Amino acid sequence: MKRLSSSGSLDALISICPPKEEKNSKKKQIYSREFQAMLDGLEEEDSLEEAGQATEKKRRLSIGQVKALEKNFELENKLEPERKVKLAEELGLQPRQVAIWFQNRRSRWKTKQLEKDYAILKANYDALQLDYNNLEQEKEALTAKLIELKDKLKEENSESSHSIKEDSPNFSQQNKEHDFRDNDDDSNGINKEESNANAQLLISPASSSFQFNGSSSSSDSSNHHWFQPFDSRTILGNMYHPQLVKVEEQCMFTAEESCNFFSVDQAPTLQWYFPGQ
DNA sequence: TTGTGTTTTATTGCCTCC
DNA sequence: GGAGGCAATAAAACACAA
Repeated sequence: MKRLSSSGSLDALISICPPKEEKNSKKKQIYSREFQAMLDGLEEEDSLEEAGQATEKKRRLSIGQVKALEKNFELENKLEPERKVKLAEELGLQPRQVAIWFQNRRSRWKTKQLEKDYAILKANYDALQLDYNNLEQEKEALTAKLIELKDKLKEENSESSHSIKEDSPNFSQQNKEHDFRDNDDDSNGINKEESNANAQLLISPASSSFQFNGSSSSSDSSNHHWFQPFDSRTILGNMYHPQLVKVEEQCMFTAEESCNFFSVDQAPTLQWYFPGQ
């Protein structure tokens, strides 16, 4: 026993003796089991006589006592001296037992709390990991698409510069007009193509990450305007894919035009197409 | 019944606060 | 320096499979 407090000195003294005797009796187990049991029995009788009371074997608290202690612990997990004495009297325990119970209870509570905190941290970590993986996939897909489109633009530029040399100086304008007539009776044909081209550029096979972290794309819109149409890219991909092939074939944007197209202050959100969103 | 793992009660030593 | 808290640990009590 480390200290004898003024309030608990007696019960502390009482609780000192039995454990030490138990320890000694364990160390003395050099005889046969039966003989040892007999010796232990004699020792117990001796200590009974010495103490003049029932042996203080380690006993579990009753359900009622534990319930009352739990209730008090919920109210306040630390124990003022007056409360300790009062509680001990109410439950028929030594104040020291109450103090020990609170100490052990605090320890258990702390362990549980650590486990909870760990579970929360792990869940957050896993979510972040998933998010990161999705973004990585997204990035790879976009990079591949970008390379593909750059190559296509190069090809088309070289082809058009070839034909400009061969044909009349008005070829480009005439050709564009011809395309518009062929493509569509709709007077908004070019707008549609722009939308489609826009959608095609931004379509990605990995589509889940923005739902997961949707704010990232919109909050960064001042820096990355071209990200915004992603919100609906999956559906766009399904709906417009056949036409997009056509757009790719007929796309006559130069590199500069493409850059201008993507650097508008506010990119189209395509909400006109998804009224519910 | 017994071996083994878990929970609960209690002790010990160290530390901080007043 | 005493009182009380905490971490580490011991040991008894308990649960449970084999």
